[in-house]
Amino acid sequence: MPEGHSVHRIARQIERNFEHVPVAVSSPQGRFAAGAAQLDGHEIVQSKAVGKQMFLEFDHGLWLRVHLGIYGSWDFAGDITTGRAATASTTRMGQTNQSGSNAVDAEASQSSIGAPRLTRVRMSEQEQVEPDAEIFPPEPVGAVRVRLLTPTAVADLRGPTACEVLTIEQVDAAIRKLGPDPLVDDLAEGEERFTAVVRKKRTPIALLLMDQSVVSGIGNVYRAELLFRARQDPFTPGKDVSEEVVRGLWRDWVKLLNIGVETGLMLTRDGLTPRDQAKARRSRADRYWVYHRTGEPCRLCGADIQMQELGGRKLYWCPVDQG
DNA sequence: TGCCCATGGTAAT
DNA sequence: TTACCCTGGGCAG
Repeated sequence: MPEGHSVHRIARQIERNFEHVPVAVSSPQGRFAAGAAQLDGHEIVQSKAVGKQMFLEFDHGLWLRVHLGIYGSWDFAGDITTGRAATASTTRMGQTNQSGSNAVDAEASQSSIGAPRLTRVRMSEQEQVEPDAEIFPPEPVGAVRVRLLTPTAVADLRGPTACEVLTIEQVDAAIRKLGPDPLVDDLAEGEERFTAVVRKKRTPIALLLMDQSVVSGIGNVYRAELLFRARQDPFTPGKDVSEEVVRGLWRDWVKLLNIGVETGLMLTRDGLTPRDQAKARRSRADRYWVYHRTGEPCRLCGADIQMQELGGRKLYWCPVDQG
């Protein structure tokens, strides 16, 4: 459910608060007990995101691979730094939060001296920061697959699709299967790889954008929005999409991913007035061009936004602007 | 309050 | 192809 931007934010959060200190690794839920025992007591030396997957390297050469899937999330609590100011609260980075507020904004508003000593951050698609009076460390809530605990910070992982211990060879193999990620790979090389693969395939461009071996990190929201922004018919086979449009899709993904990592939100409409920009941040209904807007009028031409299931996922598009 | 759906991907069948 | 992961928001009642 989190698309690429949130996984990069989570990796950075772990980098800030969990690297280079011994980490107690446990599995309160029990399902990851054996894996946790392999990592327990070691230091995290590297935290890296590639597409929608996160890889944590421990000091004895083993790695933890996590994929959040459709409803996985990380909860952070304790003395959490969210990249702008050091506070102590609970931060949850994970599920949707309708207010549209994000970790950085919330933090900025409460980071004065004397702020509550516990912060809670939930990281998934969007983020929520709240002051929290709980005793540290807080009791695990729900089915916590993995808990990372240092003397001052805790991270709880719930509901992941994938969570496993890997060797470096296995990590390399996993990353080799993934298409280019603008925040990992050289941008020019990434553009060439993406363009070459797309222009060889008969598969509809809408499916290629969701294929993590073609390009990393794009999910259902970004897919629909990127295609609208390019005014591209989603059903056109990759090989029939003009090279200019294919390169444009990559460059637009680079742009949207950077905005997403910066803001914690999937902001896909630019050129808005400051007032409309604020509205788009606040409510999902105003945020997107076509995603989740079946039957509503296109924001440009007024035509009904269409929806069709493709490859098991819902695809949204404007039949006129993308026709 | 209870039901449905969701920003995926894995693994069993 | 289907079940699973088993959460949280939206919405009907």
